Amino acid sequence: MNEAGQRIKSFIERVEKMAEEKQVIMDDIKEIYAEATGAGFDVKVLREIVKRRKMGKDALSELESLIATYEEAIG
Amino acid sequence: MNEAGQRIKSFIERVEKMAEEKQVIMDDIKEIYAEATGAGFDVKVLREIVKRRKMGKDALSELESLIATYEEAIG
Amino acid sequence: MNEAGQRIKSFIERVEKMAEEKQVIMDDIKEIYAEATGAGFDVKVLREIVKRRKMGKDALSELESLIATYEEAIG
Amino acid sequence: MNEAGQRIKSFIERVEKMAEEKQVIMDDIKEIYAEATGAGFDVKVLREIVKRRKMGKDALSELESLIATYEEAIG
DNA sequence: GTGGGTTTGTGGCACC
DNA sequence: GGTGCCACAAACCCAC
Repeated sequence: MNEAGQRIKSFIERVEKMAEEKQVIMDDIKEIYAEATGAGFDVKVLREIVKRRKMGKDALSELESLIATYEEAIG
Repeated sequence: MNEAGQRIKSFIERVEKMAEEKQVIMDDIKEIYAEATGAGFDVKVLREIVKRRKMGKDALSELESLIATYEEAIG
Repeated sequence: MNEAGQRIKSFIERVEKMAEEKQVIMDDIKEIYAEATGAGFDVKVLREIVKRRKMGKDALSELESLIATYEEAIG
Repeated sequence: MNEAGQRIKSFIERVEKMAEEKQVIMDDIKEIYAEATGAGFDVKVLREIVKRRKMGKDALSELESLIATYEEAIG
């Protein structure tokens, strides 16, 4: 295999390794939510909270404000 | 904070932690592709190769699954 | 082709026809949002409004209420 | 209601109308599969067949796309 | 601004 | 009847 081929191989294998790790984490997250379900919590609500926390308070209120504006415009 | 609240908090923080790790990995992958681009390779093609290799690996379990499906259909 | 085969063929072709129509509609929706973007509106907000209207007022307030409950529990 | 409000309303109602039609089609598809089940066929297998046939059709454009990708990579 | 690809969320489905 | 799983569809994001 020539040099270029080796480099390509290297890039691909590094990506594949990362992708595997990512998959493991995704599975972990699913597992946590499964636990939460088992403990009687509502996953949909939990997801929404995580989403909102990630968005940040300012961005959230801004979005809500826009929604309110549009809804008012509609009447 | 009551007990339920603590459990909710725990679930959410665990998810958030996992999500962060995932994001790091996703960034790493992007970085690898950026390197590849810098080295003169075509990212689109590399992604396609990764995809095909994954499909190859997945094909096995897919095959198993399909066999099961058909056997079920017959039986 | 035997009778069973004909029936299977019929089922499949009916499904495929429906699937095509569905795809057309999905494309139409995308187009409408593209128009809205062109008219200077925020698609994300529009989508959120559509979603909320679909959910219905009661379900929406119930969800919000649950989210509030969880968030309060977290503190 | 001002003009902007009217336009927003129009966009949203058009989307909602499309969404309803889409839902009808999705229900129709479900119904067809329900019929097939009643006729003694295995829905899972039927879905798989539809999927494969679609893949077959898509494969053409996919192939074109891949050729383009590689040509681009070479060129 | 548009399109493609990826990721996330929802719903059906089979199994228990 | 409920629960976990899987596949489809929606949303998001980046690159062009």
